[in-house]
Amino acid sequence: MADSTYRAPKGTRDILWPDSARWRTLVEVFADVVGSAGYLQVVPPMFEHVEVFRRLGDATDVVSKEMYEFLDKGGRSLALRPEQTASVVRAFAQHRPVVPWKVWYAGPNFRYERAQKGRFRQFDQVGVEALGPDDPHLDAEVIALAWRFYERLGLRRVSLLVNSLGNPEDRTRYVDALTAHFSANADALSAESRQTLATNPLRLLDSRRPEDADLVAAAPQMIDHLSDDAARHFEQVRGALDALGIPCTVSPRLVRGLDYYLRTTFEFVAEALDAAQDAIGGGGRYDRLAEAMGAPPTPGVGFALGVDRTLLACDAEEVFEAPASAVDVFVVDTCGGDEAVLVTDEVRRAGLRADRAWDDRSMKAQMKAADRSGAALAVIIGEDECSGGTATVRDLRGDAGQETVARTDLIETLRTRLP
RNA sequence: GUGGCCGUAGCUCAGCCCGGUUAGAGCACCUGGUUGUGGUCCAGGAAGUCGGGGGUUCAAAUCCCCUCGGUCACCCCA
Repeated sequence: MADSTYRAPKGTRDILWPDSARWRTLVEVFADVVGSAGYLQVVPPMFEHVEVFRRLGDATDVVSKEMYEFLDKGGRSLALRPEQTASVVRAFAQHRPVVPWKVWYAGPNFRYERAQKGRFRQFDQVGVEALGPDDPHLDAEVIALAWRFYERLGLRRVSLLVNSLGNPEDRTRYVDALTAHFSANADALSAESRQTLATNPLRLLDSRRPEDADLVAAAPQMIDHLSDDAARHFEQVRGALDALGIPCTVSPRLVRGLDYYLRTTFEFVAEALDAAQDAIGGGGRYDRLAEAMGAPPTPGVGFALGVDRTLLACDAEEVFEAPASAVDVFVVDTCGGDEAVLVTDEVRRAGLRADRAWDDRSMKAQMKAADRSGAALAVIIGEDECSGGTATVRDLRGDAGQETVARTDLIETLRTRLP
C-alpha cells in the first residue's frame, strides 16, 4: 500500500477503464437526449466568487459547512462549485442571452463531507437549466428529459416524486405553519432536529430519525398551503406528465436540499438502491435566483443528476454495461515489429480500433496479449507473411478459424469478419 | 461533524485471540512445456516498508497508544 501522499485525496478517486468508458458513454447519451430538445452545452468554471454560492442560502449545509473556499494569490475569495445551477444562473446574469435559454452541462462538483457509498468530495453531475418561461409545460419538458435519459440507459426501476413548494408567499406561510407545529411538540424531537427547527424548518420533513417519524407524519402539508396560482401551475405540470405517460407520485414532504427552490420540485429515486444513496437526481423551479444575481427577474427550472449514483443504479439493475473490449483488432508480429507499425496504422486509418504487442516478444506471448486485449481478430505477421506479402487473420472469439490473405486484401477481410 | 467495522503481494484473503525459524494461498503477471498461434492443463519465476509513527518486549504482522486511509450508517445530498 503506497504512502497516502501518493493516493487520490480522501473522497476522490480515479476512474479507470472500463468504468471511464461507461462514464463517457453516459455523458454522450445525456448530450444526445437533451440535444434532441435543443439544449445547448455550457461549460462554466469550476470555481466562482464565493458570493455566487452564498445565494444558494446560508441555511443549507452545502453552503455553510461543505464548501471548498479559498483565497487566491490576488486575495479573491473563491469557492469550488458545490453544484452547477448557481454557476449557470450566474452565467445567465452575466451574458444576458435571449430567453428561453436552455442549456445542459456535465462535470464535477466539490463538497467537503465524509465520503461513503455514492457520495464523494468530487462528484459529477449532468443537468439542464431552462431560463425564461414560466410555463408549466417547461417544467414537464425538463422532467421528461431526465426520464427519457434514464430510459435510454435501460433503467426500469426509477420513480419520480414531485411536490410544489408554492410561491414565495406560500412558502413563507407554510414554513410558519411548520414551525408552529414542530415548536409545539419540540420535546418529542431529537436534539439534532431541534437545532434544524431553529435554522431550516423545511428540512425537518427529510429527517430519517425514527423518533421524529410520528411528528413528521402529522406535520401540515405544503399542498394545503398553495395559492390558487401555484396550485394551478402544479396541476398543469402533473397533467403534462400524465399525458406523456410519465408516472409520478406527489410527495408532500419532498423538500430539496437547496433553498432556492420554489413551486415545482422533483426527485428521482432508484428503487434498486439503498435509501442512503437512492436519490439519483432532482431539481425544480428557482424563479428568484436570476434576479438575486443581478439579472432581470427571470424564472428558471432545471435538474441535476448524479453520475455516480446513476451508475450505481445501473449496476443494481444490471443495465448499461461497460464495453467488453477497447479494440477490434490486435496485431501480432514476430519478424521484428516493423510490419506491425505499418499494419496497425493502416487498420486504424480504416476506422477500426487496433492495438499491437511490444518488445518483440514470442508469438505465444503476443497471442496471449491479443486474447487479453478483447479484440475479436488477430492479425498475425510471421516469417511466411513477411516474405510473402500476406497477413493471417485469426478469429479470437469464435470458431471461424484463420486465413492468410494478401496484404492488399487485409482491411476488407477484417471488415468482413468483424461482427 | 458523530458512530460501527476494516487496513498483510496488483486484486481477494489466511496468519493476529495464545508474540518467536527465510510471512502464506488463490487470481492476475512473467518464462518454459523444442520445430511460428491465445483461450484449458503442467512446471518454474518475479512480486509484500505486514498503512504510517511511537511504545512494551531478548523478540511484534501478532499486544498498547496515536495517526493516516478505506468502508458503512447518521447528518446532508447527487
